[in-house]
Amino acid sequence: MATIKDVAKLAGVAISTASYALNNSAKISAATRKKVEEAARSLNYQKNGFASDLKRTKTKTIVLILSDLSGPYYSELIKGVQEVTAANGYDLIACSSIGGQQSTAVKFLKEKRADGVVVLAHNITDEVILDSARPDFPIVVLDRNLQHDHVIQVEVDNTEGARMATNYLLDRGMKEIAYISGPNNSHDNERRLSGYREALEKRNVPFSSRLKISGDFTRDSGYFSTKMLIAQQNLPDAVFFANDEMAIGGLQAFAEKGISVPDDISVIGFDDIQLSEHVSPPLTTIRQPKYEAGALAVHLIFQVLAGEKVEDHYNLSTELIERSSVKDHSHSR
Amino acid sequence: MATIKDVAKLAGVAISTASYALNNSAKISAATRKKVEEAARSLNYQKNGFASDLKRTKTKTIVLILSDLSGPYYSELIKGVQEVTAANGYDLIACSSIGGQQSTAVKFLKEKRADGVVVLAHNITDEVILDSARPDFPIVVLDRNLQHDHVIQVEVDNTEGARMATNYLLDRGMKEIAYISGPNNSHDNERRLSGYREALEKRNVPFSSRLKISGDFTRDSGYFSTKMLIAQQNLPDAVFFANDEMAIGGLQAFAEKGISVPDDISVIGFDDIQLSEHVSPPLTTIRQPKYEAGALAVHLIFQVLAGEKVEDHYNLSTELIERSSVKDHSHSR
DNA sequence: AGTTTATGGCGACGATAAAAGATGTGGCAA
DNA sequence: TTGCCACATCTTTTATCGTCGCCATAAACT
Repeated sequence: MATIKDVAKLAGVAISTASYALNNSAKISAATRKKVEEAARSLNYQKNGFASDLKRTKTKTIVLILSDLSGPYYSELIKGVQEVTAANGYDLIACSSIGGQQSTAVKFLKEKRADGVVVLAHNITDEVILDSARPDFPIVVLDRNLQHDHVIQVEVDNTEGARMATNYLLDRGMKEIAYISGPNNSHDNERRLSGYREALEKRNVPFSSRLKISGDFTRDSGYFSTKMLIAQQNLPDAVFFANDEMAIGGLQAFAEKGISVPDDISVIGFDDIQLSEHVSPPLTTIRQPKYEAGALAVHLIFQVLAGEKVEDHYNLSTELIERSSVKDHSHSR
Repeated sequence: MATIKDVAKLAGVAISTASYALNNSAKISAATRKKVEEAARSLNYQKNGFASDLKRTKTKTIVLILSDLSGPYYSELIKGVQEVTAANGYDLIACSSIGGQQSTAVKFLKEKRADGVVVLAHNITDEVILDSARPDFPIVVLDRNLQHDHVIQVEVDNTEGARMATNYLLDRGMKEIAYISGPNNSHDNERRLSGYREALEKRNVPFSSRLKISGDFTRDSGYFSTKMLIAQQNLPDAVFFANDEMAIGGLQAFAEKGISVPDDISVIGFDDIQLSEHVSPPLTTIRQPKYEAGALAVHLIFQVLAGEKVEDHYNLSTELIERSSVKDHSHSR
């Protein structure tokens, strides 16, 4: 592979001149620049990015850490991250945190292989993040609660959303509301569950662990959890699925058993993914401002990189999207 | 940020000693190693990955180029890529090709910021790939036809799969078979379309452009294309959707209009995504060996990196998965 | 002669690794 | 027992990796 040295030699100039020419410095004459560019072209020269990064100490890259590259995730959120990153002329790369301490994600974090990081991966430990956080290395976490000088938290108000969903069902006369949860180690799930429980408590509806079934945020798990719920007999009045994917799986399980939603049972989801409005019946759900969360995360990174002060915690609020998967059983109207 | 120099100074040893100690070289005494490790810990030392990569000239990283990080893609395929990469102790990062020549993907390719690349991004031009290919830099393309000494092609036999699907419908007595296509610039789509046309031609069934509707591989586009098809009246006997996502959107559109699949119309998809067997009715489709394709791609990269010779073209075959979305109208049984 | 404009020299950046240097140990002959 | 060398073990010296950018310098203009 040709290096800048070869280019300089072929062009008959000093290395520094070649470097300037190739980096479009103003102080190189047009003639020299052309000579250098031609030499570069004829040698098929490509700069060594690592050498350049090393020298410049900047990478112009933001890393997005996901728990699993192949997994489903919030595409809206990623879009937010992607667009703001691109708008600032930075590169975005994604890496996975599969593999624990040996994962690519941990390496990127610890070795500071980017100028900023957005974390959306519950399987990255808090410790790794705290270890990596430094004044000049902004890290935004979207999936956890973490206090640290150089870690910024952007969070959707899951508790409030879950409370809203539960109250909505309660308001419509539901007595028994099941909760199909996400994975136990998920911070989002934990917050949603507590919103659900708080809402029940406030209305003096007892929480029954029979009505809490563990899923893992996948459609399949929603499907199977719902089958389990059906198998238990005594269907509740409504089911609050910790996310839409699971709710859609649940809808299918109900359909297969000939249980009508919302006539026989009401269903509410969480997230408002694209599909939710197309599903049958259209799913009532809690919308999360996912695009905004992603965009804000990166926006904050650039603020920090520009030396501006930012808050260390942002809370984005949710919104209830009323569609047709919940029936009103209340007598109040 | 502390460098290895600081660590060496604090530990009272030479820089190289510190380097050896931190890299677990056998020639460092236990006592010295401990001293160095302690110094490193107390300084919160993290090595500079770029410097290290520069010196080693290896990155132990494979890059996966996707057309859009936020877009839907073959998660099975990515799983294959991911697992084989990890099994070889390499890192995997994903980047997007949004942004054309300025995209992160192009930068990774041209600057050789990884040891190998897997391309699954129709919006990367052939030219960029050809430009970047070098003997020591294996590039595997999964989404195009490209002849070059250092580019390896792994392809699923789309034409054969589409032919199989079409024949399957023809064999069951279908006379009119609509084709809902993927985007025009997609190589996969193009191959599938030609398989469909070849099969029709062989049986002397005329191809009618009325029966070809353009989608873009998304569920929504399947949904809307199907609505268009329904609006045209004169429903065909069957619809061949260029992928399952669209077929699922189509199923929904049919369901909403009270058109029964497969009684009123038969549906066949392509891909065999996870959801396909859970949908109602379970979708008959062409299974693509996606996991295998991804795994093979990376496997080949490692073969090349190990200096072994590999073919420059691999063709993986498809399989028809018979479920319940196609009815048999043939009188032959 | 003093300023502008182009270009070259050279030392970083941070880490690695080959090769050379510094210890210390044991073996063996006198 | 002593002395000396050979050799193993550990550590330091030194040279890179490829690029960038400060500073110096020389030529060309005012």
